[in-house]
Amino acid sequence: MSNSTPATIEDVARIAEVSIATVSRAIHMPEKVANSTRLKVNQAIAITGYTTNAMARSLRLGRSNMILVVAPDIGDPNFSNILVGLENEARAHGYGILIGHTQNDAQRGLEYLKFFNSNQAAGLILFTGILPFGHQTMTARLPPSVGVFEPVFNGGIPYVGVDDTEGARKAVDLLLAEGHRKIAFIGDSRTRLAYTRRRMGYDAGLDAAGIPPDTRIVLEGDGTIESGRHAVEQLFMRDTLPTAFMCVNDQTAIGVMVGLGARGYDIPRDFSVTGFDDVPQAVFISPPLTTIRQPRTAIGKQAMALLLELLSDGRPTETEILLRPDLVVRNSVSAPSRNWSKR
Amino acid sequence: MSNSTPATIEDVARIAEVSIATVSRAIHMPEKVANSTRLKVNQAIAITGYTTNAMARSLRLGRSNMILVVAPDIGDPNFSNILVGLENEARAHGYGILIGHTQNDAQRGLEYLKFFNSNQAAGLILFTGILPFGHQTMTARLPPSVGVFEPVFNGGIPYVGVDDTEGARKAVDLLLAEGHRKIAFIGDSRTRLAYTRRRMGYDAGLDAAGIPPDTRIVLEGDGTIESGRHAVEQLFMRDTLPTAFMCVNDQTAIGVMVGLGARGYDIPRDFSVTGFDDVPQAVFISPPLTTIRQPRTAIGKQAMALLLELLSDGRPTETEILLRPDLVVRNSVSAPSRNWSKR
DNA sequence: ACGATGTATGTAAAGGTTTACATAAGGCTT
DNA sequence: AAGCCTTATGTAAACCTTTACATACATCGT
Repeated sequence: MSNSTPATIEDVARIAEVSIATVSRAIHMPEKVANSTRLKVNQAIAITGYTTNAMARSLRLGRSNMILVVAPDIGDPNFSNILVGLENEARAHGYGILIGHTQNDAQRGLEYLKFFNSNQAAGLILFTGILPFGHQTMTARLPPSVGVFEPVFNGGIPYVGVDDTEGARKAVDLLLAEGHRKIAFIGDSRTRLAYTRRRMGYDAGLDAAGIPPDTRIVLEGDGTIESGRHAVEQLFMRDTLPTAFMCVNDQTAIGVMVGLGARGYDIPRDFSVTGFDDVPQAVFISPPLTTIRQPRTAIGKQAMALLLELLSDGRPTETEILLRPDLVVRNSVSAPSRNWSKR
Repeated sequence: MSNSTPATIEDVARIAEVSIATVSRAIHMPEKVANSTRLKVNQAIAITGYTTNAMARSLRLGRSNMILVVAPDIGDPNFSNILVGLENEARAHGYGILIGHTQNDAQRGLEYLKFFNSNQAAGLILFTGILPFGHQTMTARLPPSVGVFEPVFNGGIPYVGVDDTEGARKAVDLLLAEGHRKIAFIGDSRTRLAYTRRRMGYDAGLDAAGIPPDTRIVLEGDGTIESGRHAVEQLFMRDTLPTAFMCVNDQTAIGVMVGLGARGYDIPRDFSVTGFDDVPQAVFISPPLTTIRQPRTAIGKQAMALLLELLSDGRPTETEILLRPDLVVRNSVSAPSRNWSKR
């Protein structure tokens, strides 16, 4: 039963009194084998506890059953929930998942290429908006890949995410509905497509409400807590103050709230704030943050499903799968206060 | 350079004008090969862009360069930071990491065993206090394994974590120093060794302060937010109320704070609360939670280092590596209020 | 100068699969 | 009943390494 060395296909063949080819076929192309023999083989498998050696199989097939997942930072709160979606879907199809993180270091990204050269991984899930490999290799034969959250620059790589423009639009529409007219946009960036799109949603919302754009209250930022805090400082040094802060993501929103809090303001009484992502912390900070939810587990599942499809079909069916972002209303938004709206 | 099919050891051998055996030796046992030939081989490798096929290598060697990391829940906030420690250390030694999550489902844990049968993984990092495999297989030859956070039941498996008893002691000592005498312990459990040890620290602290144990304010719990909230409800139905809640982990503490908040109490004015773990949320909830920090990245690094050692030496050098838990003081603890200390 | 020792390389087997091709047997058509 | 097609199985090569063993040559001690 549980011998010292794992059973091989030959052990199964001997017990089932067939050839190893038949065993292989009974496992992977059951319809090609007679019922009676299939039965014998299955029994022999049960007796020996045989599992096919994935190494030998991958070697022979020239492809493995592993998917590499590369993120800039595994510690990112957005990461883990995606992972469960990815893992569930992968395992359901007999795939395992391998993880790597680049820390935005191109050299480091390059190291992960070896997983493909050596057939250790069959496909790639990318969390970053850029290819983590150097430029020369970029032109080389890339593994089947799918992006998550953001389209991948220079792509040709399909991606699964949320409709960023629509999500941003929901946030700005909420603020408008509350009566805000001076709405800052914090975290503008042309280097991240997702952020660019959120900005587009913001612009569109303002436009639809007939509010002329005011670039004085549109501030750049890289999506960190610090960038949010910094933006608040900058804004207070200018002549125009908004009544609401629409932030490109939750981290930025947290930074804004910290900055505002440090100046003694109350949210949402004095200022309204919205985020984007719905990170796990969003519900715990005070006040709880009104934000746009990324359906993370679903995104992970879809991304993996798309990749697996790519692996079997070769051609991607879709180049972009956009899930619907939901507005989650908590407590960081209210109508503009009289005082501040006067400014 | 970047041909359609990746270079094999034979390509390298042909170009370097040596045999494939020499190429293999030049790579893996450089000292066994003459300087001149080593040079030729290295050049040939550079020309072809050869990387050794990990599948073939693993097949031949009977072991892979992958480490399987199994956690009950990948979404767990404690998980991700550990992962970066694990991954960094693994990659530095040429290992990759594979992840799986069991969702506390034994059947599911069992599925991961196949990674070892088929030599897809060389070692195992376990996040759960129990072996995720069924009992019969438990006796079977297990892969080299290391536990994280908690000792593994029925183990013989070394583990890396924090000194739970000492950490708990620090928490209870802080509460005692603030003047608390009626300190509840929330989340007692005999099924999780880490929790049992935290309880021991609590007992020891009380004992050292000359306070007789009061089991009426020691409540069971499974470490979830809900269990914390539930404990509060139970406590209010009894005749004895504590002035402080020492919780077995941060989730429980959050639950307690929610429960107390729902009843209109203010923390830390009316009650003090401590947690354990220092999850990412702990700093964002209000009031920010005083808790015991797990040095997660360091734990991950150590655990992987220990496992790799195990893989090469065969024998574990240590059966238990305990890192020092630090008290991180935030804002959920103060002296007991006059009102409540009277009770 | 000869055998012994050591060093550098090559030859070939083994690791466990999958699958193209060959073979055998049974059923069908005429 | 002969030939043909289909279905079920077997044989053997290939995937790419690593390494035990064999070989060739140089060096050393006597």
